[in-house]
Amino acid sequence: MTVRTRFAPSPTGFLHIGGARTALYCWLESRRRGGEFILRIEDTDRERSTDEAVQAILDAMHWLGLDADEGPFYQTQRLQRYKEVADQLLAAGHAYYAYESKAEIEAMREAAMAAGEKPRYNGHYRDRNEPFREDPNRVIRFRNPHEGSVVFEDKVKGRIEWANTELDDLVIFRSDGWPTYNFAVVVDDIDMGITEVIRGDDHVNNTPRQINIYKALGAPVPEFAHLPMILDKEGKKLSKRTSAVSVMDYRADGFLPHAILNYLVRLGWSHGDQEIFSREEMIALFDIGHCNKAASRFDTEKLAWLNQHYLKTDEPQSLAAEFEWHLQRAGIDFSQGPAPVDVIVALRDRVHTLKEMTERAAIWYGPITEWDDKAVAKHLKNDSAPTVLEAAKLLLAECEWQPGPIHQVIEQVAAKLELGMGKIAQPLRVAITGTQVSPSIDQTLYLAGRAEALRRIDAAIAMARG
RNA sequence: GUCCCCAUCGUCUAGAGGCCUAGGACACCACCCUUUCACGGUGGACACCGGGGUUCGAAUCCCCGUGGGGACGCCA
Repeated sequence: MTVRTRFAPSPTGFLHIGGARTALYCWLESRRRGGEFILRIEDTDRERSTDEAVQAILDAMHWLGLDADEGPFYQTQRLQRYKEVADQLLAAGHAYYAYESKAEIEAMREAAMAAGEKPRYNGHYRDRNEPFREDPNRVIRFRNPHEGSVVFEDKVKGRIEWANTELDDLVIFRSDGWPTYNFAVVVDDIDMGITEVIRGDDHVNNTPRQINIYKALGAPVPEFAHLPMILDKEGKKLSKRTSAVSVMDYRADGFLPHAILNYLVRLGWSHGDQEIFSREEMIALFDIGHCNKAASRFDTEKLAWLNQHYLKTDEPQSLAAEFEWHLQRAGIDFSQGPAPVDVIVALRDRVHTLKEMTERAAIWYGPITEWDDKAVAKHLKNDSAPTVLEAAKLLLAECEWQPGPIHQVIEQVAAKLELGMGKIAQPLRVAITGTQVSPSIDQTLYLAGRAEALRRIDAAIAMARG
């Protein structure tokens, strides 16, 4: 049988990092086993679902490169089917109409709590055979078995057993005429032939209820794998308050999609000591059965390290499009000035993110906006600086404008003036960048372009003398 | 409150009873390299939650405790 997995987000917000990991694991598991990956939008909550959220999720999935073989399917387009299956359950006596108001349910819950019990539906209409009637409170409830227990072998958690006495008769159709999650998800997973349900472990206690519905429907029960949560740095639930949670926020912060994927694949899963995984390696090696059971914390520092790793090792050309996205976003016009690829080469092992790279790149795409006082005082306002700059200017006006020849010029100046490289490079660095930090001086000059470099050196000579 | 799950360096993790004086990676510290900042290299510090068993032998198996998380919705 072909393996079929699905990612089924509800469009009530952006794709967050935990969802991205779930999607990745579903995608990987299907890819490795030559199966199919399905995308389904669970939008039965008409109050909170939005089209913008749907689009945001689709965009993020695309940016990450997690392509679906089928879908996106929308639950809102399947209402007829849910009704059909609910009727089937009703007819078979596996479901019944109930007419309590929300207030009554609430009171029931409080009473149970007060008695030290689990807040549950008391089954008032369960055996009443109440017929269908128009009523604003009418819902359909699933008749959950009272005896025995539900046992399932979770692929990450192991064997889980749940006594049926712990379960109550859950609502499967709301009074607003829409199915509830626990029902729609089962109908969909059956109809779509899902063989592996991979999701967050906040769903474990829904699983026994869902298995009972599968059984009532006479459908084969799929395999389940519940992934532990991702916590924030403090070990708390990830929230917008404390950290970036949206995948697209990570894009804005300058992270690469495959760095995020690599980070996520190692968060809860491992393959010996290996840290770096190409897309192909992930697909070949990933195994949902070898995931960690415990929750893990999101560590931005390690993500940053991976991001830099890919910045350093990827083909610069392959990074250009994403870098240009950042330049554009920062309002930097790169139609003039150095080729973005050259900037990438100069900066890639000095930064952790493309955002940082963008900030540092600004100096080659526009005038120096800020002079570092200390840098000026130390490297421009000294005895040798004017001489050094004059000498360099002369040779730079003539040499071939490439990093190699520029480097030779610097060495010539150092030899002629009998000064150390530091005495030559630093004044030039301040002249070109206004700071004492930049890539190697030949790169820094090269990227500025000859005309602009000479202009900035002139300005620096004036400052040095003034 | 009730039910379910989890527990190795600060963090991600290796570990399937002897291979463990517990390995790797991030972060941290020191040194080397060096025209700045980085990159890189070398080295260092750092962990089996506690208590009982089982066993010749336990980080690994069992029980209890503690701690953490999840759920208990006409949300998903």
